[in-house]
Amino acid sequence: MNSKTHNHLDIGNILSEKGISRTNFRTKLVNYFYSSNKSLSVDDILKYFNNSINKVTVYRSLVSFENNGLIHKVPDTNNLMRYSLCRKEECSPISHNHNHGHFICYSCNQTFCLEGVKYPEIISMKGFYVKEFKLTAEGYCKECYKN
Amino acid sequence: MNSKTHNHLDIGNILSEKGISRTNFRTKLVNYFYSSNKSLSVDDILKYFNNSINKVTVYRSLVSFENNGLIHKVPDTNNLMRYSLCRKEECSPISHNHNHGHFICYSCNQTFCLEGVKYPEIISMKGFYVKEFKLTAEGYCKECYKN
DNA sequence: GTAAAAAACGCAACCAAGTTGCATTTATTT
DNA sequence: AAATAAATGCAACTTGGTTGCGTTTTTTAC
Repeated sequence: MNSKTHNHLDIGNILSEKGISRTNFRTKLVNYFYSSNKSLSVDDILKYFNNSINKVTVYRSLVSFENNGLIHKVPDTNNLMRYSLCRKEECSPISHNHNHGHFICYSCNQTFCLEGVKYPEIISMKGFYVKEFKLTAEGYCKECYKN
Repeated sequence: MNSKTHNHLDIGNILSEKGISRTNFRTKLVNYFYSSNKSLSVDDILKYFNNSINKVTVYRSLVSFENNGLIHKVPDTNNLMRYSLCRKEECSPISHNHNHGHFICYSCNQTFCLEGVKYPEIISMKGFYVKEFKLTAEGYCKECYKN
């Protein structure tokens, strides 16, 4: 099994491994992230759970997931926050490494990480001391552009 | 006089030239944009006018300025909107051309256009059909980093 | 210059996204 | 199993922004 696929048993352990409380809801939520394999908004999550879960709980779970290196924020077109699974190589409970750009497809709404585009190579040479960085491109991905 | 500097009389005419109603407030607002020479948030504007102007008026003025090619939106990393003057060569009432990045300084709050960083050279080769492009970096500019 | 038409303004009320405090329930630790 | 720690739900709140509508100001047309 590689670093990006997890079977059912495996996912159950992720929370414990990352030091996140293994509650009913959080287990289902991490499963949702792994099964959908795209970036999720709070709204996506509330709908998925048929509003049976309180939004406060959702927000706090996302914060916890983020702080423990499980997910990271991904901007979307409407200044709304979305969250994506971290890739194992990039993130840990101690540090995130998401200073790359994102591409959001208007049609399928998926978010793609532009791994090759990192800020240091873009801006550092210009004499700015960069603390935060956000690059978002929007349009149509290969698949959707075809159709 | 070049395309980037405007004297007092000149600024007064900008609104009429662009087809924007020349009200008391809008005249002062466009002057504020030219005199401060940085990106402004709605909050900046309200404070500048000591909350003597209604926020609804501010929002509607900004929409009007944007629609008439006078200013354009500059996102910051907190999903808050800022607005910057357009450069004469780039924008018209009909079309905006702001597909370059921006750098916002935490200290002096100025916005720098990263002219050399345009989206085609960054992303086009990756097979995405890009319609919108936003790059924002925040940190400290050369001047402020020194101090 | 004045009247009619159009646009801007201010107010109040609203909306959506996200946050906070606190009491209760559920996990985790020992 | 008890003590401790963390997660949950509720209500209330905050921030950024929008809408409808009646009044005022600006622009247009004569």
